[in-house]
Amino acid sequence: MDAGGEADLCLLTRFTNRKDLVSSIKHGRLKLDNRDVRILSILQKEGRIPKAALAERVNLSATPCWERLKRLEEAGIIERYGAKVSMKAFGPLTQVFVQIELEAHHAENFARFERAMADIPEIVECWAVGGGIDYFLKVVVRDLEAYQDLVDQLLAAEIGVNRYYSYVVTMPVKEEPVPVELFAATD
Amino acid sequence: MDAGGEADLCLLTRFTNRKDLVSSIKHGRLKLDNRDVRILSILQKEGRIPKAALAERVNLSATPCWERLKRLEEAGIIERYGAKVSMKAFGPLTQVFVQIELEAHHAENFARFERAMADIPEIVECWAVGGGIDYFLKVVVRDLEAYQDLVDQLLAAEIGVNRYYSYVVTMPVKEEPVPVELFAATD
DNA sequence: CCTGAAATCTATAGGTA
DNA sequence: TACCTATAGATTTCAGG
Repeated sequence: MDAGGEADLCLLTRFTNRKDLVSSIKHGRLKLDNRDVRILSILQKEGRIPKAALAERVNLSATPCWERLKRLEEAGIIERYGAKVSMKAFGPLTQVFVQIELEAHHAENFARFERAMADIPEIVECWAVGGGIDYFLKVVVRDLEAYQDLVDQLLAAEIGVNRYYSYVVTMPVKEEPVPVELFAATD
Repeated sequence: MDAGGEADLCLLTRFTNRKDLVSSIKHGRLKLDNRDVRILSILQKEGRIPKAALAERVNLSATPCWERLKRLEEAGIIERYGAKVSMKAFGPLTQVFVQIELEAHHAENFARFERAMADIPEIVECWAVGGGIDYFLKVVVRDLEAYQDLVDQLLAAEIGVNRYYSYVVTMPVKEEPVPVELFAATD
């Protein structure tokens, strides 16, 4: 992909302060050009690349690239940087996807369940979903015995779980960042 | 957590070369002490923290911390660094979890399906699972119309999909890195 | 595991189109 | 507004103790 063109991507507009920027994003009004998208794409996979090298890759000198990066960070488009730690580092671990059905569907039921999720470190992801199921969880545990213990705890905790369905991960097939190029183009 | 103690965590042993390190991890023989775990934990959430600041946080001076970090990187315990890009950056996007059942369960069926997954950028995650379902997918699309198009494509592609179940994400509740402290302790 | 200094990287000032 | 070059200051890396 050519990093130079601005094509059918809208230009990033200037704002007087951070609050304007943030609210613009929330309302989907902030637009990124090709270079911004390429910067994001590179940083998704190489989060610690030196800024000079990043600039070179998008055909810019350090300063304008640095300014763009700063804007992306301050606008919250880059939420954070993080190291991806291999799960093999700690010996074999088990991942389980869990579907959860709640007993009742009042606001307080959802709130109670979601509060409980926050406190359990083994539950690394929790998503509210539609489609006959209330929540999807991703759980990381040492082994299936530990998983069963966790489930027992969940059921005993009286947080309104009616039914749960477990799907143990037998193999990771694919795990990629969101393809920013795909969603930035042609607004 | 105190970063100084070595408690019931095993010490990281020295290896003469990279291959030994890597194979040790694969066989789960490489052990990390409290400081290593703390380094990992910090970097998961602050991937671009200056190395001097990291050293200070684990009560070390720059050099030994830097050596540990290098070991962790070379051993593949830190797989990569990455920027987390906000999905709001591109206007509203839709996430969908998809369960897939294949038509047949021969090695070639799995291989064909998995090959197809690699080529579709909207499919950001794919996991083989047990529990009556063959695969879990996480899909990111512009909207539900785009999702339907993607599904139609998948079904038309003759990659052996027998049945699929869709669960549209209505709200992200929790999304955390794997809690390394939990799995490193007490071997 | 420490100190310290060379090499590299970052952030900013000042200037061009 | 968007970009450039140049540079002081910060950080990273590594030799030697």
